[in-house]
Amino acid sequence: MNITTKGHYGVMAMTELAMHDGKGPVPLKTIAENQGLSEHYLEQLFAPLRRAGLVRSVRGAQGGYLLGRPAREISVGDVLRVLEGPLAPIECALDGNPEEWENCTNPYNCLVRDVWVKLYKTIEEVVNGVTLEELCQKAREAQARRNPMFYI
Amino acid sequence: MNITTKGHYGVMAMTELAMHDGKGPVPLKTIAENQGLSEHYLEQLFAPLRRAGLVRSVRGAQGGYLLGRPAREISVGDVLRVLEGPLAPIECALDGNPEEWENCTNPYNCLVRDVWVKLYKTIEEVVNGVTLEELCQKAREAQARRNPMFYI
DNA sequence: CGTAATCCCAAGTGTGTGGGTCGGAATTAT
DNA sequence: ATAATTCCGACCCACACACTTGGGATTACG
Repeated sequence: MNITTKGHYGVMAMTELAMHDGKGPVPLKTIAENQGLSEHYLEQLFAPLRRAGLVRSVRGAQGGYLLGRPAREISVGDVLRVLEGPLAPIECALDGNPEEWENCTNPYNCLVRDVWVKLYKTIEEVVNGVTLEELCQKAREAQARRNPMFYI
Repeated sequence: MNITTKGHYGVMAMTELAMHDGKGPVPLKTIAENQGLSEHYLEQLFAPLRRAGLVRSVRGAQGGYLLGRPAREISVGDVLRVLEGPLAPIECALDGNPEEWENCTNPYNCLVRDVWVKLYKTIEEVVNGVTLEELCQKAREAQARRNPMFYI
């Protein structure tokens, strides 16, 4: 049940973007330096994020990335689904095209499947329930407390 | 966020064991045939399950495996933790020894970590909340309904 | 207009894991 | 003695992860 660095870094980077919302584009170099990540690797993550409309890009010098829509309208789940794919524990727990699984001849499978479906729904609830705006809010609170961790 | 075939097959096999609870040991061959799985692969899964005390083995002819404790006291989470390892989405969301992560200098990481911790707890709640007994119960209901899927 | 900063794109790479297979040794009921 | 089992360790191959490398296209700024 793990998420990979793609989803992890993706959410972190998106949070930093959200922190700069309304202040012009943020280059990946800045994010990479601030968070100790590889700039080139971040590029790979931002390609699908852009295609999904979660970010907008501005090319050329002084360019960078902007949120594609308000921070309150982007959830952690949105980012994860783009970078990690569907969050179902196993494929046959997905909603769509269950035809593929209709000829499933293993009764135990279909019995246990209900557990995965329940798990899937719960995971979705959690990650859809946290927005970038909320993460920003917490970040600012930490800053306000002059938390030394926050050198942002 | 996927579980692998280990956890999946493991829970299915354990459910079949639970269905035969009190009726003597069930050989892996039977489970493998009933569910269309590889007997050798199942062996690999039952080694750790036995070490964890979730099953007991009876060697030799007419041998097989038995539940290590009552079906009501074995949850899906128990099986998953043995076969999949900890169910935390990322390592630093685990409970124990957070010292390793104390020198985490990335503020965004620690912010986002809260989401993973929440996710971790929710996942645990779901999988710990389903016991083999409940799965058996549902299996028997399906049988009672003469569900053709159930040739068990 | 040149240059530097940036995004964009396509490959390559090394390590690990997933999902098994294979062959055989030890144990035991019949 | 034989057959049915568990037990054990090795092997294997394809694919995913977590990047790196090398460049091309675009644009602000001097």
